[in-house]
This record gives sequence, C-alpha cells and structure tokens, in this order.
Amino acid sequence: MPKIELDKAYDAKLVEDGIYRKWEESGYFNPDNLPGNRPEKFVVSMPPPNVTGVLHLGHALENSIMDIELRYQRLKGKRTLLVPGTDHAAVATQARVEDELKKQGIKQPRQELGREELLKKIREYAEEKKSVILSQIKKMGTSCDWSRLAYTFDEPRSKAVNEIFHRMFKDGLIYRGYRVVNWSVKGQSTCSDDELVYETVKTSVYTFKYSQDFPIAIATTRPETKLGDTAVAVNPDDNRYNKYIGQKFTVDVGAAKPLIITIIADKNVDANYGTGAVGVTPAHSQVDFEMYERNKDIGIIPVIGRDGRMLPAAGKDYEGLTILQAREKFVAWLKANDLFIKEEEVEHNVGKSDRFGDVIEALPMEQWFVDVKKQIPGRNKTLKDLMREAVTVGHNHDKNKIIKITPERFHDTYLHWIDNLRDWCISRQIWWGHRIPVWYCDNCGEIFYSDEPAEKCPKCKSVKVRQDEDTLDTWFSSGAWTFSTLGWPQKTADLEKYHPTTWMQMGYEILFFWMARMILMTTYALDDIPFKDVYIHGILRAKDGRKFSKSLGNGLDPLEIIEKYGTDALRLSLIKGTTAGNDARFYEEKAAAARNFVNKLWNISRYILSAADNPRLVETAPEPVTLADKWLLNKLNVKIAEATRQLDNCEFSLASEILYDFTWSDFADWYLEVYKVESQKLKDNNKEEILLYTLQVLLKLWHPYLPFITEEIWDKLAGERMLMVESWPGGKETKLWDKIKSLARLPVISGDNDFELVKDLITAIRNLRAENKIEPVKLVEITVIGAKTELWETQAEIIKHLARVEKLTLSASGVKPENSAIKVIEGAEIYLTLAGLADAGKETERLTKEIAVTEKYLNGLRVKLENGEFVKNAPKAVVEKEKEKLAVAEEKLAKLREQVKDF
RNA sequence: GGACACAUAGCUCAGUUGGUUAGAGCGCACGGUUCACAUCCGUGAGGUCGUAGGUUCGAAUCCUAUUGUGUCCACCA
Repeated sequence: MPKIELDKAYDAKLVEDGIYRKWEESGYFNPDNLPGNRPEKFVVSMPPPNVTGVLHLGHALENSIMDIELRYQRLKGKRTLLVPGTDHAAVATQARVEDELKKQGIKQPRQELGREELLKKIREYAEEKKSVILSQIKKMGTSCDWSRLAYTFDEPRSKAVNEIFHRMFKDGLIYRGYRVVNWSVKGQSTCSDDELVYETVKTSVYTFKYSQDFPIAIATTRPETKLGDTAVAVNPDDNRYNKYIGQKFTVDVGAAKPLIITIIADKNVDANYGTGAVGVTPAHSQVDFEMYERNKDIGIIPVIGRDGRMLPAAGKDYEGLTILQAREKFVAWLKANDLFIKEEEVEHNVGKSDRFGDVIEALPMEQWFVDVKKQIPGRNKTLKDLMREAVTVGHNHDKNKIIKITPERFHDTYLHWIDNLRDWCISRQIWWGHRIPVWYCDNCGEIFYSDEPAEKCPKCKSVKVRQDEDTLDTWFSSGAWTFSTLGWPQKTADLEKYHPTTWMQMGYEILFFWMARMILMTTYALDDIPFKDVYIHGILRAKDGRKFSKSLGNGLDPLEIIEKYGTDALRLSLIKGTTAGNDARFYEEKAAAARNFVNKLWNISRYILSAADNPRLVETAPEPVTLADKWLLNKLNVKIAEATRQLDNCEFSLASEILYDFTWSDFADWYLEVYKVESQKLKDNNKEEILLYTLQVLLKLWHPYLPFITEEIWDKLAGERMLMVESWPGGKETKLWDKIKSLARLPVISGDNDFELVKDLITAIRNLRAENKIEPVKLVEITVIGAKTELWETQAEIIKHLARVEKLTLSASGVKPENSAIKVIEGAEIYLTLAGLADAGKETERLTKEIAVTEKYLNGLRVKLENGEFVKNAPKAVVEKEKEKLAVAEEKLAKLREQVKDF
C-alpha cells in the first residue's frame, strides 16, 4: 500500500455528509442487516422531538448520548436499533401556529378558518418542521434506522392510540366526568397539571364576612369567586368554630340567588392560619372541588365561564364582567355594606399556561379522564399499582422486569409523584391531535366507541350521531411510543424481536410527562415494561447558568456550532463534563477545545500514516521491544479496561476523559516523540506495527464519540471494512479485563513503571532548563547521579533528544559538577551545568523552598507510619506504599540539604 | 411548607463502593520557525475541597448541623 497523505488540518465539512451517506447506504443502521452473529439486541426509542420547531442544543445532547451508547453497543456486537421519530405535540403546535396566524392578521384563527382549514395550516407547518428536524438528526450523526421512521400522528400510531383508548374505555378506565380542570381562556382548552408554570406575584388578600350575622370571617385572593361559595370549612378541633359544623347559613352577597353556606369540617384547614376558616368555592378551586366531592350536598355553583367572564349565576350586577371588573365591584360592595374587614399584600403563586401564557382558571366541566385508582378488570390492580410495580418489585413481580433508573435518586421522585397522582385529564379542546374516538347518539343518548366515522347508533340505529369534538392529550400517544413504533397492535415481527426496548434516555423535566405515561401504557396494553434502563440527563444552560431561551436571546444553534467546529467536536463538547441527572453548561469555547482535540487525533493519524512504510490495519498487539513500547501497550490495555468499565456504567464523560488524556498526553506527547528517536536507531523492529495497532484501537475507542473522523481515518486504512460495525477492543479477552480491573485502583507497579521514571527525569531536566532561562534550541550538559544508572543508560538517546542534552554523564555515586543547578527526583540527582556561575542566591532560595515542602510532606508520612493503629488496620498494600514514599522522600530531602550546604 | 441536587484553582467542571503531595480544559505567566499538528510544543503559578462538629488508623469522599445556590412537588384560604 502506498503512503497516505492527509490534509494538514481536519475539515469536518468536507467529510461528514459523505460519511453519513455511506453509513446509510450500508444499511447497518437497520439491525436486520448487521453483519456477524449478534444474539443480543440493544433497542432504543428516540424521544420524538416536537414538530413545534427545529432542534436546539438539548436535542443535540440527547442525540449525542443516544448515539454514543448505540455505537458502543454496536461495536460490542449487539444487534442495535434506534427508532427515530417526531411528535405532533398537540397543544404546543396548535398554539404556535395560531400565534403565527394572529401575527399575519387572522385575529381568531379557529372561527375565521374553521376546523379543516386550520388543521391544514398546522399540518403544513408540522411537515415543514419535521423535515428540518430529520435532516438535523442526520447532521448529528445519529445512527438511527430510517426505515422505521415514525410520527406520533401517522396512520400506524393513530391506530395504536385508538386501540388503547378502546381497551381502556371497555375496561371502564376512561370515563367522562364533571371536574374542575385547568382552563386556558386564551387557548380555549384544558391543560394538564404539568403543563402549568407557576409565577410568584404580589396580590391582595381580602378578609371579609358574608353577612353581618355570619359567625366566621374568611379571606381570599379571589373575591369574585366568592359569589359561588357553598361552604366554609373549619378544622374539627377548632373550638372557636366547631360548634357551627353542620349548620347552614343563607346569605345574600348579590349573586343570582342567595347563597346557602354550610359549615363543614376539614382537617386540612389550619386553625392558626389567617382567620382559621376557608371559604369553599367548589366550582373554581381544585382543592375546594375535592371537599365538595366528600360533601356533595353543599352544592356547586359555577360563576365564571369559559370566556373568562362572569356567568348569570354570579348575579345580574356581575354577569358579563371580566374577572378583574367583578373583583373590584365585589370588594366595593363589601365595603359599602360594612362586611369588609381588611386588605393585605401577599406573595402568591399563580398558575399560567405553559403553551398559551395566560393565567389558568379553575373551571368545572365535562372532560375525559383516565382513572388511575380503579381496579383493572381481571387484573386485581390499578394503573397506579402498575406504574409503581415496574420500578420496585418488577412488573407482575417479575424480577427481570424491573426498570432501573440512573441516577437512582429519580427513583424516589418518581414514586412520590405516583403517590400524588390524580386521574389524568386526557381531553383537550383543540383540533390538532387524535380526535377522541367516541360518538354520541342524539336520539337515544348512547355513547359508543368507533375509530372510523360512525353512520348510525349501534343501539337505536339512529343516524343522528356525532363524534366528540375534543382531541387527546399529546402524551396519550407518546406514552405508547416504545411499542406503537414497532407496529402494535398488530403482532409484528418487530414487536416480537425488539420489544421491550433495552435502554432509554430522557431529560428529568419529562420524567413525569413521559416516562410515567410510557410505563402506564405499556404495562396496561402489553403487560410488559417499555424498557429496562432509563438514563436521566439534565438540561443545558448558558455559561452564566441561565437556561437557554428565546426570550433571553441566548440560544445557540447546534447547526452553527457544527458549521464552525464540526459535529464530532460538538458531540464531544456536549458530553465532556456532563453527568447523569445534572445540568451542564455549554458555551462556544468548549466546542473549540473539542475541535482542537479532533484535529489532534487527525494529526496523530496523519503522522502515523506518513511514517508507516506500509499503512494498514494491524489488529493484534505486536510484541513490545523497547521500554517505551512496553509502557505504551500496557497503558493502552489499562485504558481500554477503564473506558469499557465507564461506558458500561453510562459514565460517558469519564470515559471520554480517560481516552482524551491517553490520546493526547501519553500517546502523542510522549510515545510519538520517543518513537521519532527510537525509529531512527532501531531498524527491523515492531515500531510501525505498534503505531498502527494503537491507532486502530484508538479509532474504535473514539468511534462512539467521534463517529465521523474515526470512520474517515479508518477508511484510509481499511478500505472496504466499515468502522461502525467492527468490534470493540479486547472484547474477547475477558480474563485480561478482570485482571486489570482488580489492579485499577492502584498504580501498576511493574517494569513499565521505569518509563515513568524516564519521563520524570526528562521533565526535571526541562524544568531546570526553563528555570535557568536556557533557550529551547540550546543543547546542555547534564550529570545524573544515582542508583538507576543502567536505566538511564539504556534510555540515554531518548533523554538526550527529548530534553535536548548534548552530554549526559551518568554515575552511581559520582562527584557533583561545578557551577550547576540541581533537581532531585526518585533515584536520581540531576545536575545541569551552567555556562557561568550559578546564581547562588536564587538557587538557595529555590532549594530552601523545596526543602520546606518536602519536610512537610515527609513529616506527614512519618506521623502516619508511626501511628500503630494505621499500621495495624490499614491494608498491607497501603502501608507498603506509604513506606516506599517515605524512603523516596527521605532520600530526596537528604540530597537537597547536601546541595544547599554547598552554596 | 416538603423533597432532592449542587458548593473543589480566576472560569467551567472531573474526582464511581474512604487510602494520589486533590486533577483536566479554558484563562494566566515565561519560553519556543524541532520536517504530524501554532486548532501546536515545553515549563510554571494558582486550591487549608462552603462553614462547624462527628465517625475512622485515615475524609473532598460517610454522618449531623449550618450557610448559600438551584430544581421539583404541594400550596394557605
């Protein structure tokens, strides 16, 4: 093979698209096409990005994490599948498109355009974003199987949604109920509890009485809702008020009808807070509604409508007023009637719609719910039980079906959330989404399921049937994602082969939205878990720790970073310093640093390819010849073992740091420099093989992180063979790993430690040179005195070249040269001969300082070793190590003292 | 109010079942036209690991308290 020339600097732009095409064309993204015998599967469902917009850095992080894991597992010989897809994001997408239409002058998109026309606009928008998103995923290098591309709103996924709905409907788990829900006036739709964002605002709290003779004062921040009060709750142990429990008072506060206020007991009322009593407004408060459910006879009076204005029930003075107008009016009325007691400022949280941005009103209305507390017919457990089982005892108490969450702390958070879980409101009053497959017969009142347009009522055969207007919460479809993407409810081969999935990653912010619902859906519909392992990651923040956001204008476009630094660099910079479950910061300098590393790897390859007479793949470790060879190959094995262990634990950042350090510092800065010296002298040795072997291993190790550049370099060496389907280094030599793993905590003390001494010696000489201001080109005279003469002797060429030494004098116990500066390391005193007289003052000062540091260190060691308890209790290896350290330090101190005397 | 996380060099962060003279990248200082790389090379300065106790032969690491920061949950009327 002829010599291979590479460009001086790596240009990601020139290679990335071509490499991705090559991967796609190979078909290897599809597990069914992977070469070799791969008995074990590794399946991941991609969290589908919302088609609300294009990808941001958070998506880039997710793609990096997923693809690193997937490529690693593929190299380890698994049958890997990453299923890609997008999410129609019901409310979010419709809200976005409506906003844009409003900007274009269509004030009321729903009324002006109508259902079909508006849906068409949203569909166009979604399709456009979808195609951008898919091309961005490719740009990230993500190795997903495009032949299995899915969309939460496409035909197969809609079938799955309807099927689940149908089953739950039949099982009575989905019901229509009159409940207080979160209502967005602006969006004219319900929102689930987790679609709210809370904001702290200053607001007035008003204390008043319903009437002069009413015995209890109450306080509220929402006076206008008091027109719909039906009870006052007091603590049953509160002696001031408990005598009234059960009594009814009729009061006229100006509502359409006089209010009948019942005094009820509720142990959640804090007698010491405020007036010690709570005015109960069942229609406009989640909590009050729950009290109403326990005391139905108190009644419920809605006074606020879906348009955010007061209803007739509020009274003719209030009907049609906005909430704020009604509030002012009611407060004025209280004052005029001498019922007003006081007004105070308080800090209060108000819930706002995450999607529409307006303050959420609590309104009672008919909605569809999933009952999480009801026994599932034939299963003797509830959906809540299922959600809990899957992460604790295992699905159906099967220990092989326990979902493991990394990091562990989210396990408890999840369980806590399950405990507080209420029935899930799944209907949304928007048009973009899966329409609820339920039909009503206006003739006989029958309510029935149909997943296609129904023509007549199955009961009375009347044709006066209509479908429910509402659509389903988007999480209803994403909950089915791991199996709907594999073809369920049909019994597909994919479902059989690839479900449950193996591994899942997601940000903690959607743990409840998504993970919980996937577990609910899968355990219910498939009687199985959706995945075995979940890796939770944090969110990316700007350098100052703030979130990236449109309103702050601090967003970074991943495509711009790729354009500037390359995808490999972006991936590496996102992963380095990112740990499971924790937020990480991202800024451009990180990408630049990663780009520098990518370029380093390129130049290492460039050098090796040009230095080799016969550039080729060397796949078995060559025999080491020199000390440096031994050191390198040993170290390489240790690093492979360490990186493998970290990757197995999903410690992506740690593994990358191990590899980074080895590649740049050990291999490039030391071994390659040594190689330049040794290859001159030693002909017919394994040098070239060692370089090519190490490069080959490094390309594999780096492939998960840096897929493009590694594949590109591999291509130069291997021609037809593709790196992405090669095998992970050392995969079969398991015994070696066990051995290395057991040693991993202690430094490897063996022959190759000698090379570390050589490195120390060279560094010490360089240090002497720098301290004495000797120009880098100038050759110097060095005398080394110490017991390791033989070692220095054999490594003399290396020492001379790397430390730029002209004359190297070695002796076991020689006389120290005149006019020299000294440095002491383990087993050697190093003297640098100076041209003139050494600057005695400066040298003494430096030595004195070093003596002080060494003495302190030595003292610490002595105290430790003189402590009988330490010697008795600490492991022998630790004690031995301390003794060794002591000996070295003592020797060093002696030499330093001797030297300082001479000045 | 409840829970959790974080606090280590100027900045951003590693440090995995307790044993290193506590590390990296960036930044900084000094010096470099060594034929792979200035997207580089060499040398160096810089930290009593938030604070106070405790457990232990031994603590950045475990426990308790405390301060600060952040996140989530609940929400008070």
